Amino acid sequence: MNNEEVKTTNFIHDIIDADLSSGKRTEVVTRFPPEPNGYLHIGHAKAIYLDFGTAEKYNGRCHLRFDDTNPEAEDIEYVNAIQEDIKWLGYDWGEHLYWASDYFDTMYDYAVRLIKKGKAYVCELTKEEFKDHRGIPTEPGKEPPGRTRSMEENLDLFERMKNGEFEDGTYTLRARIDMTSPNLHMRDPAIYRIKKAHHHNTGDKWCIYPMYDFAHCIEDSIEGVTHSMCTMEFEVHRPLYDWILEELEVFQSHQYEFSKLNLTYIVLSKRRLLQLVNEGRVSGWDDPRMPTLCGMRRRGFTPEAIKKLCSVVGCTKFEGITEIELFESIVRDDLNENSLRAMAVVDPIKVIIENYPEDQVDEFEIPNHPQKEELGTRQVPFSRELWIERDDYMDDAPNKFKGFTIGREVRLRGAYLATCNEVIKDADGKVLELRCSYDPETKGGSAPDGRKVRSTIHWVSAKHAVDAEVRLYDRLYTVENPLGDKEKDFKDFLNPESLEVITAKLEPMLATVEPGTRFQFERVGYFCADKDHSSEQPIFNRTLTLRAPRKL
RNA sequence: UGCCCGAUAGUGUAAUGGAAGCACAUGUGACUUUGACUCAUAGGGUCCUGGUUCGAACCCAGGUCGGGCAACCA
Repeated sequence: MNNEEVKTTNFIHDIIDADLSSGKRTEVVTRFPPEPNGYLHIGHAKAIYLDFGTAEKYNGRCHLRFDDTNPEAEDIEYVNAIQEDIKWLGYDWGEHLYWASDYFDTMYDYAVRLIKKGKAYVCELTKEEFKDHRGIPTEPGKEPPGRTRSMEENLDLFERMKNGEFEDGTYTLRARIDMTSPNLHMRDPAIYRIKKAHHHNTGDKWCIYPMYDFAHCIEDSIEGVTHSMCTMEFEVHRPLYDWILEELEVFQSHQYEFSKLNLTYIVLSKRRLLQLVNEGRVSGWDDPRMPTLCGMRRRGFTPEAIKKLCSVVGCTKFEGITEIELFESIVRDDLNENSLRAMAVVDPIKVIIENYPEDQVDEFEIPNHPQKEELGTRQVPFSRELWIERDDYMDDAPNKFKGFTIGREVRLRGAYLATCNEVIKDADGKVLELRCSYDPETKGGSAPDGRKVRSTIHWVSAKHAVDAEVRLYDRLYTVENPLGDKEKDFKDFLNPESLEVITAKLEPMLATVEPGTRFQFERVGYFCADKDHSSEQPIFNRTLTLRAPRKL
C-alpha cells in the first residue's frame, strides 16, 4: 500500500495530458474547496484524493480553500477538523491555504464590472416572484422588470445594497444572461444577495455575500486553478462558470465533473449524517460507525486503505454504487500486512489445566507477525487457568471443527498441546469450564514425536488477563441502499446490532499501548485502541472481523 | 411532453478502429502453530436496432433504461 495511486489515470488526466502537450496549460493547479459547515466524510476523501493526487502526479500544486460565502451556514469550528482530516490522509497544501472571503473585495469589483458591461442588474423581485419569472424547464421565463434598469441606477442600488441600506431579501444582483435558456441556471441567476450576518473572517464588513456560482469560478481564476474538479451535479452550472470568467475577461479556469462515491451500506449526505448525530442514533460525528473521516479514524481504518479505495474505484462520470466488500478487502489487506498480532478472548470460558502446577508461570515468546520476523516477538504469560473462546469448544465436534471436544488434543497458540478431558456445564447445559491436561514435552506448541494437531486456538492466562471494554462494530444499516426505498426513511434501516459492547480478556501487553494503535486479535479480527483507551480503562474498537471463515 | 450526462461479468473499472483484461465478490482444491494470510483453479460481460468499415465496446443515427437540473445553499 504505497504511492501507486499516483500512477493511475482517468478521463480527467487524459484531458490534462492533452492540455499539457498542446501547450494550453504549462502547469497543473487544483484545489479542494470545502465549505466549513460539517465534517469531512469518505465521499470528500475521493475529491481530496483526486485534487491532491492529481497535483502530485503532475508536480503541480493543490490549494486548500475554504468556501465561506454563506456565513449563516458556516462555522469556524469545522475549519480545524477539516484540516486535521486532510493531513491525516497524508496531504499537505503548504502555504496554499485560502478563503473565499479573502476575495470579497475583488468579487465586489468584478460585480461592478459586470454591471458596467450591462451584464448584471439589481433585481427587486422576491424569491417567490422570481421563481414565477424563471419559468419551468419546458417553458421560457419572463424578463424581470429590473432587467431594463439603467447602468447608473444599478450601480447606485448595488452600492446601497453593500452599504446596508436594504433588508435581507429585498434586492439581489443578477447576471443578465437569458431568461429563455433551456438551462435554468442561465436564466439570470442571482450572484449577490443581502445577508446581514456576521462572518467569521470578515466580521461585519459585508452585508452582501456572493453566491456560489459567481464566487467559485472567480476564486479558481484568482488562484490560477487550471483544472477545477467537482461532482456531477455541478455539470449544469458549467456554462455559467464559463460565462462569468469570459465576461470578466480573467484567467480561464476550467471545471471538470466526476461522479461522487457511493458505497453499499453507507449513507453520505451531510443532512442525514447530522440527523444521526442530533437524534443520538450515534455517539457523535466521530462515532466509529460514521463514514466521517474522524469516525473512520477512530474505528481503526487507515488513510492508506481509504486512498487505495479511491484509487481502485477510479474516476468516471458513471454514477454507480461500489460494494463495501471492496473497501473491506482493501482494509484487511492493509491491516493484515501492517498490524501486530495479539491474543484476546471476546467470549470467554475458563480452561483449567489440571496437571499444570498451581503457582507456575511460563513466559512464551510469541511472534508479532507470522510472515514478518522483523516485527519481533513479545512475552506472553501462561498459567494453570486460561480463558478461551466459548466457540472453541463443541460437544461431539466433527473432524473439521477447530477447537476442543472431549478427548481431542488442541494446540494452545505458541504454548502447549492440551487435551480436553471433561466439560462442566450448568443446569441449562451452558458450558462453564473445561478440564484439560497438557503435555509438558510440547513447549512452544510442537510435539517432539512429530504428531500433528489440526487445531490451534488462542488463549489468555486468567491470572494475567486484563479486562477491557471492547466495542464490536458492524454495518450501520441492514440493507445495501438505505435511501433506495422511497416509502421509507433511511433510519428505518438502521442496524440494531451495529454496536455490541462486551468485556473481553486481553493479554496484558494490550493495556499499555497508545490510543489509536491497531492490532489483529488472532482468529478474531482487527482492533484499534480507542482514543479514550488507557491502561486503567482499556478500550478497543473492532475495525473489522477477519474474512468470514468457511462454514463447517 | 425542456436541457445536460451516462450505460463493459453480481459490483467497480481498463481496453481510445485491430485477440474484451484487472480487482472485489462467488464456487472448488492445496497449504497453514490464526478456519487469517498465501497458492492453484472455475464460472460469468460490451443496453437495443440499424449504419460506416476488411475490422466497432470505441465512430454515426434512432431507441431503451438510469442519474442530474426549476435556493437569495454549496
